[in-house]
Amino acid sequence: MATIYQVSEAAGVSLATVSRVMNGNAKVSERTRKKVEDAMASLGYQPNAIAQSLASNRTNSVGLLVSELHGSYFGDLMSTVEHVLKQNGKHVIITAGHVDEKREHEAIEFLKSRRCDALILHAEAVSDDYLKTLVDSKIPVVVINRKVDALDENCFVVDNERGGYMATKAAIDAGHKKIAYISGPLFKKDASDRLAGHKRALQEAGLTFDETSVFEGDFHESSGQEGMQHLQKTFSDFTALVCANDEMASGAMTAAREAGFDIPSQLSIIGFDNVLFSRYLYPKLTTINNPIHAMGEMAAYWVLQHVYDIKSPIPIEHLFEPEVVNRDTLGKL
Amino acid sequence: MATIYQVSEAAGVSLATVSRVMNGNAKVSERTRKKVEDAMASLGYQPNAIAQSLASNRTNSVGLLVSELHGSYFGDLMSTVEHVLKQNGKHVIITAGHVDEKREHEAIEFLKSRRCDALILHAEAVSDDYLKTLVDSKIPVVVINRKVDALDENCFVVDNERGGYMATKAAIDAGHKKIAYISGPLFKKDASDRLAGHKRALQEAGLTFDETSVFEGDFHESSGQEGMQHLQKTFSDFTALVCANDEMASGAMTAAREAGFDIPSQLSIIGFDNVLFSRYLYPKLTTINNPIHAMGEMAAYWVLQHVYDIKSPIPIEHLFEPEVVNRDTLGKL
DNA sequence: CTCTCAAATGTAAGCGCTTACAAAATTATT
DNA sequence: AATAATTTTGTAAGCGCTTACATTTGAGAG
Repeated sequence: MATIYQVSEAAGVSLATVSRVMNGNAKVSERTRKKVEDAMASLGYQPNAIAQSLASNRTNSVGLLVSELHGSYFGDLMSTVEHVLKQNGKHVIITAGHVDEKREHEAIEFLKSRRCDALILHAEAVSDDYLKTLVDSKIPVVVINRKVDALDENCFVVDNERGGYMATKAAIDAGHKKIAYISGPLFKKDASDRLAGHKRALQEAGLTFDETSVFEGDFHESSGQEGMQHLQKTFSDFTALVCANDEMASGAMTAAREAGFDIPSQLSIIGFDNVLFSRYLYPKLTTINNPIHAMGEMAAYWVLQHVYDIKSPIPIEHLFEPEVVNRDTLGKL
Repeated sequence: MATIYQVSEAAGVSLATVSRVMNGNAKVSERTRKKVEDAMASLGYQPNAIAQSLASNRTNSVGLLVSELHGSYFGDLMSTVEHVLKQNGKHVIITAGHVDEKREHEAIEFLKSRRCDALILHAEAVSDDYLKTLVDSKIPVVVINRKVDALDENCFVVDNERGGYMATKAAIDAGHKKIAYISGPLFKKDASDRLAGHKRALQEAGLTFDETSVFEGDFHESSGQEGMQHLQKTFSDFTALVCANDEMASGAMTAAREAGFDIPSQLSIIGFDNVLFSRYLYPKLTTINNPIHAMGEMAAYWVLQHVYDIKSPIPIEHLFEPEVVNRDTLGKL
């Protein structure tokens, strides 16, 4: 593999000059630029990004931490972030934290050790304090889908409370009075916020909240099934079921069907997130759009602007609004 | 950020010694190891991976090229590869090629410029010749889901022809005689192989193949819908529909339902790939398992063995068998 | 107590690049 | 034509690490 030295020799110029034409920042005369470019082409020269990074203290790469490498939600996030950054000549290094404190921590340390210019984190398990330390250290950090006190400038979040409210409100507006709820793990902020929204909607409509109407799942499909089965026993006769995410809604739909309910005529179901497969479901799932795409985009723009001095084409905002996506699983009563 | 130099000073030893304890290969006395480790801990030292790579000519990272960062299929592949490699202390750098020759090429060059120790490629658009050149160059390369002549040792593929055969055979065994087919883009080897298998199954059963029974889609959901609509006109009255992937099968199901067909009593549908969401569909999709998980795992083990001298726990194989996954969309006639 | 020899540690030369600074070449000014 | 101002190019010192080789240390043998 050719090095810059060989190029400089072939072109009859110094190392510095070759470096200059590569980076295009300093001025080089047309004639020498041509010589150098020819030499590069004939040698098939490819700069060593590692050496560049070491010398320039700039890697042109942004670290992205997601919880999993699979799943619609993260697929969307990864795609979006990569798209925006790549358009601007930056690269993304992706790692997975698997919602485990130790592994998230390791993943972040890995990204730091690779000297990423910035970090975009969908960190769920790591502590607020750790994130604060991170932000206080040199490296620019952005947090997605998690609000950390005193880090508002670095967080991009959807209004989960509002989303939960909207989901339940939609059911109420459709005439439902007895509404069950399958929640995510309540130690997670987004899960508890969504539930809070649900309660607010009930209260506002003068409906009393019943503890037995809630099942705490784990955001996975199977806990949606479980939840549905459990709620039938403890809460029974509800006509609508709000789920804190689409996976659990899908599980609940399966369980409901097995229990003989027609959806939506006998049971309405509302999901949350609007992941890709929610419209593959039958009936197509009515859900709350979680603007993960917009958040990922915004996070990427933030990084471009703050780290690379590339002006964001849209104003940077930190709070995103959820939205009801009306499809076929919410029926009027 | 502390450097090795500061550690060596704090510990009162030379750079080389610090490096030795970091890498653990050369012998260091217990006493000095302790001193160095203490110094590292108190400084919060974190080795600079970039500098290590430059000096050692080893990055401990493997490049992974996928077509997209979203979607079940690639999610599965990324997760698997990362899992195996991370267990062995190696890291994965993921890029997307978007099934576009130029972008795939750029993505691969990026991985090379980052000096990955090896490349795992799900390359669809780039030419065979380019892949051969790549393999002939220094960098170890493995290709997933694509068979390149003379590169058998580097390819990990599923027997697509056989899979196509199995799908159609399953329909035939269930009594179907008039079978439609929605294909992927035929310039893609996997798509044409699957179609070839379909034809073989028909022939073997003494069924004649009719050109109008095939619709060439693009592997996306919408072309499944289109295909279904198109085939109703050109081929009509078929009782089974084989689709070259699950996305198109899902689209076809939607279109079929809109056209008033009950699945599977009036129309049987078979997919291909067995992606995660295929079991969320209603009815749950009968499909052909594409062992992407196994292939990704194998590719990762190949790299571990050939590049890092870590013995693979399972024998390296290159050809993977598809398998029928019986669920609810194939009905007996 | 000296001598060997192996084990532990140190020295210094890179890895391939960037970049401040110096030097040379070119252009403008008088 | 001589000098100044400006542009272009070269020189060399790092960036933070690894590693071949040289040196020191210490233990066991005589």
